[in-house]
Amino acid sequence: MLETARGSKAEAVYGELKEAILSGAIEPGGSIDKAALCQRLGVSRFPVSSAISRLAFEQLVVIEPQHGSFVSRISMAGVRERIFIRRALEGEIAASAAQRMDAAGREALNASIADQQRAVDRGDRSRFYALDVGFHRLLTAPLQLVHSDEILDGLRSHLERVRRMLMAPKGRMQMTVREHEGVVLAIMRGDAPGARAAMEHHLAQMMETFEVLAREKPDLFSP
Amino acid sequence: MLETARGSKAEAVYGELKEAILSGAIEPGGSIDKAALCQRLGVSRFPVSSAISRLAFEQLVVIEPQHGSFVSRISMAGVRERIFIRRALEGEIAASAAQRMDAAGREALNASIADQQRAVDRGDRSRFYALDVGFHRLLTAPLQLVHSDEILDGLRSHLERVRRMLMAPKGRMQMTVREHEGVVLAIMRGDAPGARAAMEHHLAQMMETFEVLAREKPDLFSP
DNA sequence: GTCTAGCCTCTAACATGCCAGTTGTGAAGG
DNA sequence: CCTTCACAACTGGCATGTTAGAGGCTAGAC
Repeated sequence: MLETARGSKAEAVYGELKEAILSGAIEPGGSIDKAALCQRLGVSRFPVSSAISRLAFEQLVVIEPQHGSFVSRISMAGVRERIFIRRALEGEIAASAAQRMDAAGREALNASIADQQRAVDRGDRSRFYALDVGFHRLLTAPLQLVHSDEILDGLRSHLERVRRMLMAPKGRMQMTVREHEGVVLAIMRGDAPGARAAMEHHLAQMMETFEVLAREKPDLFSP
Repeated sequence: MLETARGSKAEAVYGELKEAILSGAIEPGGSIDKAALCQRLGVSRFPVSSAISRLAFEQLVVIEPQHGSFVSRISMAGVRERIFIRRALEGEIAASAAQRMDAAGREALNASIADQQRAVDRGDRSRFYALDVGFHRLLTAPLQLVHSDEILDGLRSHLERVRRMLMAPKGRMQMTVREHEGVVLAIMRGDAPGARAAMEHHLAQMMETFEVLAREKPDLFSP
């Protein structure tokens, strides 16, 4: 049971549930009604339990045996630590990229920045979010860092919840593009320490945004 | 189904299987006989499947649908990347520790170094391995970095397999203590860049050991 | 002798039924 | 009216039966 196989029912349920959690459709602390899910998706409890188990492993869900399964609450300490990890890891990645990025990779980075600017100009939030994730992935791809991507994706799952929930202010998008641009410029001139610093600055700014917004809506977090 | 609950059968099977994989009792590429496991542990297929699913999530196992479950092969590229990630993360942790480690933490670090030296003097390998992992954990604990520990544990799972399989040469233990000592000394004098450099040196040395040993036994790895 | 096609076996995926533990509720007693 | 205890309902953990698909083996044809 339990499978990572594409197309399996367990996989489908997993995707469905994860999106529901990340989008806030099920609020933190909310319980997950297995029976309802089974009926809605027309599957047995097996794939549902399997999916929930994986989400518990990712800590997006907390299972209380013989009681229930609940969407985990957001802890600001957890958010801070995940940003800390991202800063360490993506800082190193940016530095490596500055030393080893090839011509095709550099071109892709420039193209992404241009795309991001267009999305901001059009005010297309969802497009911008996709480009944002894609930008960070453009840094790891040419370096063949597959595991780093997996780890970063796991971290982003949790941060994404905060981002969507708090709905970052509009001006933040434009700032983000500038910060990304700073990283790219440093990579272009082969400036490894500069690229690291730019990436760390970017993530520090993101954390600052989270802190501000968390202060505005303190009730959404666990102590 | 599927649980992370302590004491559950699924958890027991998970631990059993993981140890078997890390110790090399089941060699990379070897198949996992579910039926035999069920019988040996006296449980049904459910907890076994659950455990295998989790191991597949950690990439210690590869599931081929409708065919079988196999222990994943070791890729040297994967090992290099995991060391890369550890270097980025543990370097940052060492630097933070140099700035924020309290008196109790410093004392524990010194005690650990002394213990490590004793283990080396006695030639007690398993004790030394335990202290090695414990040492790295001593750095994260006072900084309240729980998620970092989880990530690092996941990385170590894969590296551990290489380490045990290739059985690091004896002199390496003494070198490791010296490298750990270098990290501690930098932390003691509050030298963040020095602590980072010492940690990066430590992990670079570890990687070098792996590379040398991998050249001696190339057949254990996937391309 | 080799290549191919079809069957046979083995595996994971899934459905379902049962069990045990936790919780909330309501009745009984103070 | 408050406290306490027992019961009932609901949850996840587990066992087991069924299904569908992948692979290997064998037999037959060339």
